[in-house]
Amino acid sequence: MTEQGTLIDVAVPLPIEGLFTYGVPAHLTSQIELGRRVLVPFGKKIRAGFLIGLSNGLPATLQIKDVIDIPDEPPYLTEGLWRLIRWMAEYYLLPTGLVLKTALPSGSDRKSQPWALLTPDGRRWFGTVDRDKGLILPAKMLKSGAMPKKELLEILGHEGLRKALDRQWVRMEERIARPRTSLFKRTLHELLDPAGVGSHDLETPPPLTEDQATAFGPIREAVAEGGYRPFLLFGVTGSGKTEVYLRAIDQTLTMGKKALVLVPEIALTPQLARRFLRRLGGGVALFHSGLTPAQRLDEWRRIRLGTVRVVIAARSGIFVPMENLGLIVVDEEHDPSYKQEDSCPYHARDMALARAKLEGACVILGSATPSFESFVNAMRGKITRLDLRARHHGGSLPSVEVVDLREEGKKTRRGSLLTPRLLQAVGEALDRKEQVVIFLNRRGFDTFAQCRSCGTALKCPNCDVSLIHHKKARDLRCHICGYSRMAPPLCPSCAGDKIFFGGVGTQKVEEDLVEAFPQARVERLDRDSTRRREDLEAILDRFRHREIDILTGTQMIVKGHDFPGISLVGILCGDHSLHFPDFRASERTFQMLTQVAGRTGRESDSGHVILQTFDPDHTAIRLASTHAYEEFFRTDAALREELAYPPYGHLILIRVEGNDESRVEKKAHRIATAARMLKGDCRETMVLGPAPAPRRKVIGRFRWQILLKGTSRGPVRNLTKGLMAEGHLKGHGYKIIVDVDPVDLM
DNA sequence: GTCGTGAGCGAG
DNA sequence: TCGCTCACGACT
Repeated sequence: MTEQGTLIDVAVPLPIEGLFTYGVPAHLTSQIELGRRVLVPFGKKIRAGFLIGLSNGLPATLQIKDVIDIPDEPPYLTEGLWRLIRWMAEYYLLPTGLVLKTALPSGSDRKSQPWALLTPDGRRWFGTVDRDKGLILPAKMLKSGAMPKKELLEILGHEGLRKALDRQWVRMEERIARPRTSLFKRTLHELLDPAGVGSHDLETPPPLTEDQATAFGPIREAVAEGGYRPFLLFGVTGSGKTEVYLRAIDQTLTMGKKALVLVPEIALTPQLARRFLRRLGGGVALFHSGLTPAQRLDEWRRIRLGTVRVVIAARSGIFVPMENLGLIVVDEEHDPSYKQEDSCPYHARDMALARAKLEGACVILGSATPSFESFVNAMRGKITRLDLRARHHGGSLPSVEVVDLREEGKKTRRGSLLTPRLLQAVGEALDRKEQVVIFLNRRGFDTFAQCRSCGTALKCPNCDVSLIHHKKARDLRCHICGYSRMAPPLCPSCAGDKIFFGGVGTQKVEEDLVEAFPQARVERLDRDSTRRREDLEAILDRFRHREIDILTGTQMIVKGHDFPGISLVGILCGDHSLHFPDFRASERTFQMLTQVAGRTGRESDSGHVILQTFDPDHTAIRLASTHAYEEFFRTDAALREELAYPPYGHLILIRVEGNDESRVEKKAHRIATAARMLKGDCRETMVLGPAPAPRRKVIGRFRWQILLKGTSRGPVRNLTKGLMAEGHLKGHGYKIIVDVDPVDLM
């Protein structure tokens, strides 16, 4: 117990709210520094906490314990990062400790384990004839005098261990492994570039196009001036957004500041990394899921020590401990992989805006198909919009030919999605020795009901999302509000009797392609064919070197890969993703189609896209085929505004998960009831549900959810806070996730 | 997250 | 009446 020593505030990386105050013994006071890891007694255990400031003390009634150690290692957190963590906890209604745990690299959390120590009594009895029958301590115990409780328990069993403790031959003690500063110095940077790119052989920046120069102007000024300035870089596919980022980074470095670049997970390939390294040279760190925990920790420390000037990272890179940040780039800002969906949900794009504001930095959000959230922010003047309208190689946007599957489908072999028109175009491209991409958006696990004759998909009257067919119950249900109806025998729109439920997989497509073009080299790229990161790289490399003629697959094909040889892109069923029970289905589809189409015609010739669809008149399809983002936005955003969906309304999703569905369901009902009580007759908020999540069962866990919707942010947040305050959002036998601004309602 | 406590209930 | 399981809340 410290009498008058220094007191510090410590955050503990556990899903709990609040800070803890500890005393610092005199011999450790010189180690006091923001962000340092401290080993503290916490409950029965000793564990790692993080020093986040000096404490003003506590009410005298509380007993303050002393810090056990402050290991000699670089601090983890910066002040800016700690402020971001607190902002995130407040905004996303999450416990600070949980956010801290999420932010830190794995392995920074530590916890003591119980050890059994040999007592003098135990030593005395060792080896002598056991008078009390049958209790023999292992020899290892005598040698080292201690062993983990777990090991001893395995040898003695519960009974034996109890006897040993009763006779005081052993006693228990909590022991924590002393942190070892990682000496792992081989970073991915060096792996990619073993020789090291010296500043002498850096690539010279190409001259900017007129568009690029116009867009870069305001960014350069803002970076030079310093302070928070957000930009939306709205550039068509192939317009050279990366060059603008690179110039902005150069400018940031010139100002003596640092830059953070966020890219979607899938795009973090060596290809992109190499381009940055060639231009920026040393001081670049890559931070992504491909690193081992040791490498991650090492990179974290390298960044923390300030030797890194630029970090390129996926989603979780928003938490890198950089100081003196001048710029944050969020490439492909619309990409859903920026949204974390687990027990600590957050959106890295929104976090980037928050962090830039907190640290006084510029932000560039880049996309060819901005998220509605960002586009609305730009329209409201919260973000400065900059446009890149021309493709940087002078080519024009690809021509898109819409093929009506209702007509063309009749001429197609049953069970196949390769229409005669598509087969013909593929054949022609192959004859010209050009490469082809065939894209199938089959994230399909659910089946929607759609009329084969008129393309109508059955929708929920309350939520305007597609109804999902339930095979067992033989009915159609809304996975948002719980509405259900029987599957109609005839299409309600055209009275046709060809309502179908289901989809086609990439594997089947690959087989069909091989059969149709036996001389072509066909490869499939999806999650199943690329279990390992290297598989993906290998396939993409072979495609780049033209060792593959036709590449078929899912969204994996779409993102961040540049292949100059593609002259034809076939989209097998453009409207597939339209029928997800999600208000963003239309936006997603438009983005997807635009991004897929953008894979072709990146050099001088413009490329061709064949877009097959059951619903050629749908705005997402029609307007994607003419590259009319703004018109699409106006049409679709109007619908959102009417239904108070984001970005015009605010959502908080409460999801209950657990192994026992009846318990989960009951809890979800109790929460919804409590929410309706709490809401009273407040007309600004709505409580939707409870309903089973569209993916009702994931890895054996059942999921039910309640959606809170409001026309403004405050009331929805207050309702959720009210539920928390009354203790409705915790419990045993299930897990409750509160997701502020949910992206995936599935 | 993890541990200790106290209520509630079944076997003896 | 003992002892087990389960729910709950504290952890500085």
